[in-house]
Amino acid sequence: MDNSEEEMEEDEAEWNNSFVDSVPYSTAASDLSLNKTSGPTPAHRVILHFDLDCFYAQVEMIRNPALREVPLGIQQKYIIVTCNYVARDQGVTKLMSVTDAKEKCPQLVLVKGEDLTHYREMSYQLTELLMSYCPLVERLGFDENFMDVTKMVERRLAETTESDNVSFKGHVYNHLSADVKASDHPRLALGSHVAAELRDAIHSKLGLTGCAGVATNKLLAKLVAGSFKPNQQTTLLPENVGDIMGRLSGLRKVPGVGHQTAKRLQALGLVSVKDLQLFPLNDLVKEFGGPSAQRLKNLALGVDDSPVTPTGAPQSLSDEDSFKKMSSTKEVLEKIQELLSSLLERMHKDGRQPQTFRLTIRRYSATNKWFSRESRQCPIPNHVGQKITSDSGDDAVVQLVSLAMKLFHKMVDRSAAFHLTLINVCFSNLQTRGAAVSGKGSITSFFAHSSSPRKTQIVSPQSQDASSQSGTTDHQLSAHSVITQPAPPQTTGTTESPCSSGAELYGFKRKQRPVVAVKNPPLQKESCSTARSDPKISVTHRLPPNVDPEVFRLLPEEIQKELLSPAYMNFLPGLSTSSPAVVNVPNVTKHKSPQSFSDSQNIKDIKEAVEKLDPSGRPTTVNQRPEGTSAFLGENVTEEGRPSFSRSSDCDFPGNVDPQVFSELLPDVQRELMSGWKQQKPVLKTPSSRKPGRSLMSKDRKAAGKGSQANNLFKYFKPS
DNA sequence: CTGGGACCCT
DNA sequence: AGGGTCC
Repeated sequence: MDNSEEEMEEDEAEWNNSFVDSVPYSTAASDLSLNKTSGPTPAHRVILHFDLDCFYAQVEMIRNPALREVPLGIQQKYIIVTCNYVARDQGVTKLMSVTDAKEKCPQLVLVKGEDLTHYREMSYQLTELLMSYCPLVERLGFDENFMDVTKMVERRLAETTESDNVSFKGHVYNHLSADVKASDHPRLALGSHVAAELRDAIHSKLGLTGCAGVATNKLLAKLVAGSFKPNQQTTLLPENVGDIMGRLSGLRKVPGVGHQTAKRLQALGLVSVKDLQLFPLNDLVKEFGGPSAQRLKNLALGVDDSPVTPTGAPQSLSDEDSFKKMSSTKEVLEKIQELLSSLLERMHKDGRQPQTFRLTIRRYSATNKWFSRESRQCPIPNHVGQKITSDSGDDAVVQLVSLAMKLFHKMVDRSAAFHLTLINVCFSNLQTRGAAVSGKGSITSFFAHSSSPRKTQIVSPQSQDASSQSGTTDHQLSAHSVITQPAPPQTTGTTESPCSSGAELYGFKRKQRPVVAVKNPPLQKESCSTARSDPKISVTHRLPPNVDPEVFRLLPEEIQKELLSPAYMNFLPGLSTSSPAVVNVPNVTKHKSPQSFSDSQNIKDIKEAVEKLDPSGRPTTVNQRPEGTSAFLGENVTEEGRPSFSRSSDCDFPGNVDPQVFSELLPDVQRELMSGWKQQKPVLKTPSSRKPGRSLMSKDRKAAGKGSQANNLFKYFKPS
């Protein structure tokens, strides 16, 4: 239905637009004429693509400089996902199996890379760094960034006098860069300067090396970036577009053409890029439909008018693990709990409140249907969502595990054998706090922590709080003024260094509070009583109302005990009274397993609380009366001497900004927030206002209200 | 013995 | 919900 060709009307502009870049290689002169009122996409853009060298390996080498000297492989499960150049010299390649790699290079040193925390943090630091020069930064994975520096270049161009002798920095594709006259391509030449400066900044501030590509669109910038591999940059001139596309060894090399698409093309007899270039569009349309056909053809031609869309904060957070075999419900439950625990921690730091939860599995199938994943998702009950966001998520994990198991059983028959090879948990539909109920959306996530977000920012006087998404910005960075900033905290890696894992600190900082502090008296009527068919756990009838008995039964015994500990039970109306000392778990033992995630945060908190019991088994006062208790009495004071939240105060502030918290902020921070609120358009997050017309890899991310997105982003930038 | 994420389109 | 793409 929506396929109906003619929707004409408003698409007109976009249609025309998509031709701007399509005019094969229009000369600069003719392009200028389009400038008049023309749309968002300048006739000729200057696009940069940054691609870090063996990213994970670099991060590990920064964390442990000794690794620089040895062949290093980053291992996830049985795969070397990437390796340093020492290892590459010895024949190790990306995505090589550990077995093969060890064979090629017996001395290969392996570092596990399944926990992405450090990579993620460094990745966002990089994006932040780039954004401080120009807000138009789009991430592609953890180690690549596109950047539209057109405005910046135009500005420089205006300042450049004819007599200035601009030359290209780095390589120029298919040329000896000394030979090419920069004056023939002044913008690209200046772009190469910007790229060089940014690579330099990346190196000096983050200690990372990488490649850059300079071209007129994303596709070409990305392709050309790889021309000279480690730590170099290359510019592509329009006259060489045909060359670079034509030289690609196969269609698969075209970004945007994946395995499946390549196969379908091959079925049409197309194997080389040129094949596709020459293939009649009409025939292509028959196979792929209009938009896709045009897109593919354009890609083959090196034409790509897709804008650099600022990425902003992620739209979902997920965590997953794969394994050879999982076939019991108990294992599944434990794995889900493990995944959820760490995911919740991340979600909590993010500050936004997820509205949707999704569970994904991959089943083993002999007929190696490769991997098809199946998933089920559901809305997250509001009270659960709030627990994630507001202080300790505590039993949020319990309820989410319960939710997850329900979803699980929608896919996997309770009474049938199964064989899973992967489980993934995902939070999506992330809403800024306060939006949940009011549907309005606000900035409150900014409160989660921080207060010194800007620290790692570089730059000139009036930095750049990304407040100008319009792309019209540029002001910062008069030429080189920028990089002079007295080098900041972080180590550049030549030292044995601290590896500045502000990250870990970051995570734990706020975790001090006793377990159930905020838990609001669960008033839910749910069937807490529902008959107990399983006598296995005698205490079942005393379970918290929000704990699914069936799930509970499957929990590891010590976790069960923990859940029944006084700290928890005290908050269960009508349940707590009886013998307090109950289960008391004297020696829950420190960690029985050397630190699986499985007992992460909340559970850990419980353990800590339990461990505070003195040997006699008698609860200490600390344990006995978690500060949260006072909330029930209306007291409201925490150990920090700071009033605790009392939701309901929506007065002068957007969403659920707590006036108390607000009042404690530094004055300038307050001012900043206030001004941000004032500017708050109704804009925000229309979950789906997709424009049909756009052709290529359109992302169309809403550049959400000014400060909002930027604020959210801060969390992903190194706490430093 | 093919990782862990995140995105988009249908 | 599933499939595809990128890294």
